Amino acid sequence: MDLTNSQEEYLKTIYILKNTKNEIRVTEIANKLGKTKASVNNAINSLKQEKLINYEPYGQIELTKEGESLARKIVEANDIVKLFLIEILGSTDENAENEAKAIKTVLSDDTLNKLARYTHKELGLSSLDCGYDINNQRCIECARRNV
Amino acid sequence: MDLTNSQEEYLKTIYILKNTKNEIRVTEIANKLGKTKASVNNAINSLKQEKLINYEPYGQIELTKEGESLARKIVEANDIVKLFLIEILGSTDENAENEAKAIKTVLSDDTLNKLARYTHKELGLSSLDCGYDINNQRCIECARRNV
DNA sequence: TTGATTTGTTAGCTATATCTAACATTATAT
DNA sequence: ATATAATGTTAGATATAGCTAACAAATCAA
Repeated sequence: MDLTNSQEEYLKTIYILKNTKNEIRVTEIANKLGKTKASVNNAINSLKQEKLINYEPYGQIELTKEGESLARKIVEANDIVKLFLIEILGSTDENAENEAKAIKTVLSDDTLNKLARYTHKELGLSSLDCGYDINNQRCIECARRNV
Repeated sequence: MDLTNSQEEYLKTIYILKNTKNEIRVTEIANKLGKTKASVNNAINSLKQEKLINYEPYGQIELTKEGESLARKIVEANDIVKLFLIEILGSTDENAENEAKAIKTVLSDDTLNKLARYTHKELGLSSLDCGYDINNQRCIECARRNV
């Protein structure tokens, strides 16, 4: 049961907002993604059906354990691609942000790991391999640089 | 009037088949893409509406000038990404083929050019810049390597 | 040359993902 | 405490992209 790009986008946004605010609103998600509240409502109901979030009408949006771990993975995939686009190719932040979002959804775990390790190596963040693994934990260096 | 991913995929396939066979059949496209003939029929009608191909029921599929140039651009974008995945990241051919297809549709021209130049430089195909431009012509080195 | 096979088309269905408009609920301010 | 504003939901529409099943046209073989 793979998520659609759209579902990934919503899940990622929920995860990111959760890390800044204690309360997430449908309207906020809608504004952030440039969608209508109705669309967000559809989306969160589909995520609920996948058991990635808990939600009752007019209630709080909460990530389930599974939802949280999947969201983190999505965010990190995003970060890997962004790191490459900015630091290796020299893209602008804004451009990288937009493209990373789209790119990361189509990459396999294997390619993401390869890309992470390549980028880290090129940037001298480790001699050969930073040990990054998309299914495991975020690389310390990436976290420090916040990319 | 940007093409959808689906339309790009069909256009690319038509372009590639055109370069191997003189006659393209709906069934052939369907087999190649793993879609039904009905779906292909829909798709070619939408490409016709965009004036990217000429087609009359039961007739020959022909790329228009615009369709041909757009298709070439799509194929080349594919090649750039594939070159990077195979030669820089060390992906397998099969994996690269699948991922490149998906990735290239989401990259901007600017990023594609940056990626092409970076990859070429890394591979020593030119000292700094091979002059590749997605809107212009295929790089000679890429053509030679057939990637 | 006509019957069978292949190829192509059409109609109608499904699912996703969006929207608008109308309505319902909750929160806020006075 | 209640009117207003903000927020959330629902219903119904649209568009894309796929499917199956039935049909039509073209090709091929005997």
